[in-house]
Amino acid sequence: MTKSLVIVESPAKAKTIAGYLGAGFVVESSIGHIRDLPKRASDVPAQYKKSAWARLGVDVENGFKPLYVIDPEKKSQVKKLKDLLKQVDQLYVATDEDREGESIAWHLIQVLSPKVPVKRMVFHEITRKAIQAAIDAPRDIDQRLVDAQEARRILDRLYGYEVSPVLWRKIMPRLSAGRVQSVATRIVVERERARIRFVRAAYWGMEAEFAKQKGTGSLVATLHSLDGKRLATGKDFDESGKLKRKEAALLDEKQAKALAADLVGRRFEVSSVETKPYKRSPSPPFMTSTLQQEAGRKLRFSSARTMQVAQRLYENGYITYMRTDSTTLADDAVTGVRKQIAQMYGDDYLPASPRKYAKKVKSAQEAHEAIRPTGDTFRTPEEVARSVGKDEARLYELIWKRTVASQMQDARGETLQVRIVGTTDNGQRCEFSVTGNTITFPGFLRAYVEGSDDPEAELLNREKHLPALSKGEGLDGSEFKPSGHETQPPARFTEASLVRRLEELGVGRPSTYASIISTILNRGYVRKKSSALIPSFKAFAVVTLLERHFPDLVDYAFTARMEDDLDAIASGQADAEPWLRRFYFGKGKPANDTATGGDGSKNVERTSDVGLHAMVNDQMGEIDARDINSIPIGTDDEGRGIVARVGRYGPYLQRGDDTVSIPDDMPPDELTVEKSTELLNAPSGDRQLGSDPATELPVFVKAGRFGTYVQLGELDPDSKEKPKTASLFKSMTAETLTLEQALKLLGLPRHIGNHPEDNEPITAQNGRYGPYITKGKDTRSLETEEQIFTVTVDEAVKLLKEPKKRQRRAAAEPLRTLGKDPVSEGEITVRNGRFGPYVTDGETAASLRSGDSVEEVTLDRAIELIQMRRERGPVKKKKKKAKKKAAKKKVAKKAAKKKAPAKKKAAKKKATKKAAKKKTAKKAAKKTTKAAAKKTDSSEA
DNA sequence: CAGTGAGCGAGCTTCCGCTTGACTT
Repeated sequence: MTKSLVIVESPAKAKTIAGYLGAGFVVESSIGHIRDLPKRASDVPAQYKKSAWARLGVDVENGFKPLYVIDPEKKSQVKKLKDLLKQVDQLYVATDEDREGESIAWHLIQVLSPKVPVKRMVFHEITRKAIQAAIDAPRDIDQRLVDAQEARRILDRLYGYEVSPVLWRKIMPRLSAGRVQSVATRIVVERERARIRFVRAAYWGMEAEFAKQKGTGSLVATLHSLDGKRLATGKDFDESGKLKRKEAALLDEKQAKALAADLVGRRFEVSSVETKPYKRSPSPPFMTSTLQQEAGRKLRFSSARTMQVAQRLYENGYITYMRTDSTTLADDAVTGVRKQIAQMYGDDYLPASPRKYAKKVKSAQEAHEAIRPTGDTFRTPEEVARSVGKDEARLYELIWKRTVASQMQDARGETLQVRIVGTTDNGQRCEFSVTGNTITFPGFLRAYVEGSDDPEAELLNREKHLPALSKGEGLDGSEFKPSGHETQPPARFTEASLVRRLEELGVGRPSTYASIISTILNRGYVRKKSSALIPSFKAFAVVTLLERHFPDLVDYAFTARMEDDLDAIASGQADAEPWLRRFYFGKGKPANDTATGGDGSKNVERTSDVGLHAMVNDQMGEIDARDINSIPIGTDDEGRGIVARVGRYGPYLQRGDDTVSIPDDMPPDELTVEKSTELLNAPSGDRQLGSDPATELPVFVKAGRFGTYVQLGELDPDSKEKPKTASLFKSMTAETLTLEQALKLLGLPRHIGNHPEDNEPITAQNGRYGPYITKGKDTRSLETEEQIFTVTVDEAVKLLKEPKKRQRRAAAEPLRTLGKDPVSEGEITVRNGRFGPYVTDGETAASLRSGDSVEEVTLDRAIELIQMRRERGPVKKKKKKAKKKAAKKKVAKKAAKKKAPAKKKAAKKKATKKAAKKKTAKKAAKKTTKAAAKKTDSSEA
């Protein structure tokens, strides 16, 4: 008897399938992808580390060949699979039938290199029948589909790892950009911009009560039209507060109140009665996106919580797979649920034939079923509730109801619209309107009402019965109540509505919706305020940069176009390599077009002739960091411009030389000119200690960039002179500082006395590196800050005679000594430094990596670290550049204020220079570009 | 977002999509 190994993606799936296959089959899982591009430099094997492309993990110069590494966390699983493979004589690769699943299958075969026959089997539902059918009809790996996945993977890597560093340089470190997250962020930012633009408009309406004159019965109707012109409501206004529908009747408060008064006691009659039948069909069964939306709306679950709860239901066999983009139900399930509907609700509730739901999203890959209760006959929510937690029970109930409802009969009903008319004193015809609703047959609504918790209660709410009325019948009007309304800005996105929007755009996959949300939350691009997603000023800066400099990449249709191209690759109409080449390097010279034409790839790269690589490199210098980080707020009453800026220490407001931090919880759309002015004018919380008796100027304690400092006098915007400032000593605190101490600090530098030999003055002061004394250009450090006040001329003279001390004592004591380095024969020690713990042999130093610890690092590991460091060559000295940077910064700042145009010219000049050099010597030009870019951006950041 | 004079071991951040535990709080 032959024995076969079946590999699926999910352990829970493996368990179920093993039960269906029985003896002769071992079922194990890959637990998702087993290999991927290296995530970071330390994951790159040593032999590739020196390659220019190691940073990307893709050899962009040689056909975009990807470098795959086995995820360290998957190593044990791969070993397990290898061991199992030795015991069988046949392998079935049964990963999902979609792009990623086909790729996992290919990687498995590559890594396991099986010596036994390999078959690819696929199924879309986990039923005994489907599994057996799949075993009986194996196929081969679809290499083109694998290629399409690889192309997708590489494009995402190039996008993410090329564009993110641009953000680090121009905005702040650790930011990220990607095909999916950047679009998600942009969606939220655009909505906030719409809210900022939004201008409220006021409009008035009216309600009134009408009673039958013959018989009993009354109803409340709302004013609908005046002289045949429909009264304006919220949707008749545009976002600037103007009426879109010109022929609308608009009432202001005064007019509405006057009208109400006029209508009292008038004659009213029914002008029309209209009934219309309607029909509503159930929603399709859940897939991941709709499950997250409904669980968000009905249960107030976040996307992540929904998925965690669903995972537990799945693992325990209560529901089918929860990461799916399909709304298809297995035939067995349909049969079962129809039986159940007939039993529970009766045959009337059962359509003649099962409902089929067409796929909604173009990019859907439908490797699985819809999310539904498992089995031919579903366990009832009550039954399941007994054996699972509260969250699981609620989610299961939701899934059960939605699935059952999806196969039930349409709901049918009637609407009844009544119009009532009366005439004012001056002959204005006022028409009121009310709509009643009767459900004649509830159909699926018996089981499930979208967005509602209790279908039975909801059914009652949906019905609105009106008294029987006939046309021409007279009515008594009373209780005329004018009501004022305001248009509302577009609502902020919630997790659920963002997922819905992403899905519409084809952006993201079922397995990633929840993680997209957590990515943009973790990066600080959005935060949650109850369920609303509020973008940060940082997000505004990031989105602005991307829109201006990489517009194609954040185009909402980018992913849709990419999917078209991937389809072309998967169907063999196009090849991945030229497609990637065009995305990354742009279109070649016209001569090449004929040579590379005909591969069918047409979309992603068509949007720009310049490839990503050149865009990033050439534009780095042109991106004006200062400009990108500025979000204009407006101009105040005095004509002063106010901008919000994203700084290294968070967002702040700027108005001329005034700055103030923006509170963390300030939503961008609430930061109006008025609010900004209020913040800028508010007292900063700085304390005034008193006044300087000599100058009569006030003395303040302030918190600044470099800690607490004291300041003499206030900043005078008309004068170029800045007030004198001085940092507090480490021994001082803002709370306990006295005026006397402050004045002493402000008196620095202290003139100690003159040198006895040349009579040159010696002063003592505090600096970047601590306290020191100076005589002309000569300096010496002091040991304590207090010495600034106590050091004598004699002590100073003595110090100046001594050579400058190299203050390396701080790092002198090694934490551990490990042994000799085999290369340099130096003693290897573990030390603590500015950048954290490191090992050194006295010549080469290397930081401990994330997996290392001071206590546990071994001699062998230290030798390895030092060797790796050695191989990368000497560190480039950046000292001079840093100095230049600082000098340039000041110059540029001044220049920027006075003559901004000159700066732009300079930037352009640089760019042209770069381009010229690039043609002649590629590598040399690269360096120049980088240097130029660095200079430009540091001068503007 | 204030302003000052040395020199010291740099290294790393980041993408999207497949999947679970193993950790801690």
